[in-house]
Amino acid sequence: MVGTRKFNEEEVLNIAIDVFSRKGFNATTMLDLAKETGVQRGSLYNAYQNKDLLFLKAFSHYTDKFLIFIEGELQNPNAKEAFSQLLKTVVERLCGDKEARGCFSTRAIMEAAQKCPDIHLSLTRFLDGLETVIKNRLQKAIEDKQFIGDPQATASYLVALTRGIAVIERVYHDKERMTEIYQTALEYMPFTKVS
Amino acid sequence: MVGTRKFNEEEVLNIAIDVFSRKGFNATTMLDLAKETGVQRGSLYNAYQNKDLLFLKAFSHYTDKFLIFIEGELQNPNAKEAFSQLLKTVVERLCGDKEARGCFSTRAIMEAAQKCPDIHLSLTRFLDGLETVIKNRLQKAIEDKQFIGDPQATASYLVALTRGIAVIERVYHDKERMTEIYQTALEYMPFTKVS
DNA sequence: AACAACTTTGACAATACTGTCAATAATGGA
DNA sequence: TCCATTATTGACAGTATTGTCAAAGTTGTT
Repeated sequence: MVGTRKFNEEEVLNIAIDVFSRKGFNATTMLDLAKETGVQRGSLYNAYQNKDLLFLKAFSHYTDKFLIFIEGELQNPNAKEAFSQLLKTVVERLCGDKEARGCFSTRAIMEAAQKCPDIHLSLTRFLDGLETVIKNRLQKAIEDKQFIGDPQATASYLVALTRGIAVIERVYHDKERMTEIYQTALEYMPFTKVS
Repeated sequence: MVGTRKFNEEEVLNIAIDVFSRKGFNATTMLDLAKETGVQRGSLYNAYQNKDLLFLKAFSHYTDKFLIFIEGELQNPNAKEAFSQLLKTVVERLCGDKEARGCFSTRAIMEAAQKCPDIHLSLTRFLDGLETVIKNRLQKAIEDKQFIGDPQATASYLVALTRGIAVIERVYHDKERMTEIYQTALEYMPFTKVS
């Protein structure tokens, strides 16, 4: 490379994710992103062409990390504990110290899924990925005789439920409520009792 | 009244609900609403002051009808069938003939909850109302010995789940997937077997 | 019929946002 | 060191959106 980029792309994308999470896709302007990242608007256009593409870059950056994170959280050999752990950290992430930060992907789905086919595809792929990670863990739980439901159906159900929790967060900002919701769901799921 | 309003408010609000559902709160402009309702932008400003207030009017119009609708759907004396019926019609409404119509309240929550305290309050009240209707039906189910879970926790869980289904709709537009999700949830819920 | 009260209408100003571009600056490689 | 290449910067034009307002229109009431 000859004229090399001055700004740190990793950093810019992380900030973009944060801004999109807080303000939502539509309400976030290129000027917002420029201000918060400290990178001139013109530079952002030069690097990413437009908001849609910048969003796509940020989103794939986010999902790559997120899916790995999810898989890590599900490592506990006890299936019920694994999912409990996962949901607990997800809730904690949603109700982090930063007041107004919501769920990046859920906001994006509600606002940007219709925007263009590329964004729609990214969002679909992400949910598919999430579902697969969950399904695989449920499959393993069945092999371990720790679960007796249908992995595919249950995975797609859990994906929906976590999206729902993200919506609830927007309204109540109440960690306890969100915790109660996922605990209720876990209680109802057909995990088998393990000594 | 002397200078009486020319447009039919009921009709305008219904169209507004439809436009907000399709485009989302932010992407809907006063011009959009003017075009689709056939009412001049100036008249809308005169009647509702601004977009936030117009939205509030439309939203309360929507929720009034929706909560009554929900209560009706839950009339079936068999609790599991009642909830099955409810979720079935909710899914059908989401996947109606109109291609791009999503869930009005869920879109609003993700986009407009932060906008102003009044909107936030309306959204909270709506979810509270929904939860109460569901909780009451579950309470009755317990009295009828058709259900053995906690009504409050289960109601708030079901509110979250339905929001989640609305999010899923945005991505997959797949009625079968949504049906499978709520059926899975119903299977897992502790309804007691009734002869 | 005349009036008061309200609505409708179209025009207007102000602002916000997007996307582009030319000039300038920076930098790795020859 | 010089050059080719890319990034940065600030300005610009174009469009979109909001909100306001005065003029005109409408209608129930007296």
